[in-house]
Amino acid sequence: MEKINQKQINRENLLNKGVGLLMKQGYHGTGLKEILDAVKIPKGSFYNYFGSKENFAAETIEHFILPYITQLQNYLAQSEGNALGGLERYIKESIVELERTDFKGSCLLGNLIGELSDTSDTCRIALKTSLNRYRDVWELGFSCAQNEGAIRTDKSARELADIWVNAWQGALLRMKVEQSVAPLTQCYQELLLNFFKK
Amino acid sequence: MEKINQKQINRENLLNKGVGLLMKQGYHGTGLKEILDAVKIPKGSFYNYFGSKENFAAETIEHFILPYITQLQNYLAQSEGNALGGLERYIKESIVELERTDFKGSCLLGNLIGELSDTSDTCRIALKTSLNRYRDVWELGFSCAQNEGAIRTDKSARELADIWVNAWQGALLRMKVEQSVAPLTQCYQELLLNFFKK
DNA sequence: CGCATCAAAGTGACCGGTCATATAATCACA
DNA sequence: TGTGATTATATGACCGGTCACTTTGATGCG
Repeated sequence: MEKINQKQINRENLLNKGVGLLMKQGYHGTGLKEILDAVKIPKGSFYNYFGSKENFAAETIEHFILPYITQLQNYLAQSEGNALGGLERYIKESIVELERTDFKGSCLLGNLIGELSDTSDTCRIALKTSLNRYRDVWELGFSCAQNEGAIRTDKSARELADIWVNAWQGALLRMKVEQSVAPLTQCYQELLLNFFKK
Repeated sequence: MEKINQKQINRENLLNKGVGLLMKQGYHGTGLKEILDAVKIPKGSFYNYFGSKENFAAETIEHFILPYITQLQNYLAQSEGNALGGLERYIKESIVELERTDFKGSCLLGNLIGELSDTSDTCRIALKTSLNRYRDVWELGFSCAQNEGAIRTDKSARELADIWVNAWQGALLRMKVEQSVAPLTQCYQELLLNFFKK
């Protein structure tokens, strides 16, 4: 029982470190040794836990998105009756955080899609399901905002969520290249506060 | 004189092969040997031409974007008096082509930004300038479309171009993950044919 | 003792990059 | 123009290091 818990802790530590390193250095740019050394776990154990680097990356991808989903849900829950306000606060907080961390990392999904989706179907599926799960939360938020009369209803909440999530990913890439939050604030203002408004 | 030409040809061949391989496999996922063998150029020559893999990638990035710029310019030139129509035809043609090639590759810029902009300033700058050059052509197109009364004028052509280029990059990522052109057609219809319209 | 789990110590392959040597181009001078 | 000296370019064998992954003996528990 103790061992099982330790194993879970080791797995969790590896996944957390993997999120950080894969996000900054990419998949092929990050060696297993770097992750292993940082968490002080022997290489043999890694293969007991995950089987392959590719599987590990896929698990890391799904592990990465969870806190973002729960945080967005929290912002929505705390904005009872004003979903749009909750979304806005979530976005603004994200922008502040991205600026604070010097535009490094940002989103593991966006960073890995370009590198892996042509060569690893395992990772592509993980990226797809993670992105869809995240989109679903936005869809819920937009749906509430529609019911509250805050945003347009001639497009489905699903459509709005897809447009938003995709455009935001593009803005994140541009942010990294420009080392500036301008693309993010532009995306926020033009889409959410303008195009999506009733 | 003959030799100088050969050197230029070798460089060009390496860059062309580099575009294809880096786009599909990423930077760290592509070894120099793979590129060198494909073009049958000895490793020593490579370092005479480019100095380092990182410099090569930066040159490849700038080499990649040139044909896209000239093609977009051509579409605009062939649509005298109807810039928006030219842009629409360019987009539709791009979508057809992306579907034809099974969503592989797509855009070297978008694919490499996530992998390299945190770790290679050289490549980040190359990505930034290439993206800006591409954006400039869109800005010109939107500016014409504004003068022709086809799209809204309450936002500058530069703003529209930035929004468009960023959103399109995001849609390309989503396309790769979903293996579908749906994100592209959605981006096209919702932004260009709706939000940007007068 | 039997058995499943684990990790230390490799495994060959491949990485980006270098360097001594071979070849070619240029120059000096008659 | 012919010829030997000098410089510039081209090359591929080779480098230390790292890669993802495997093997195998140790370990712990029922």
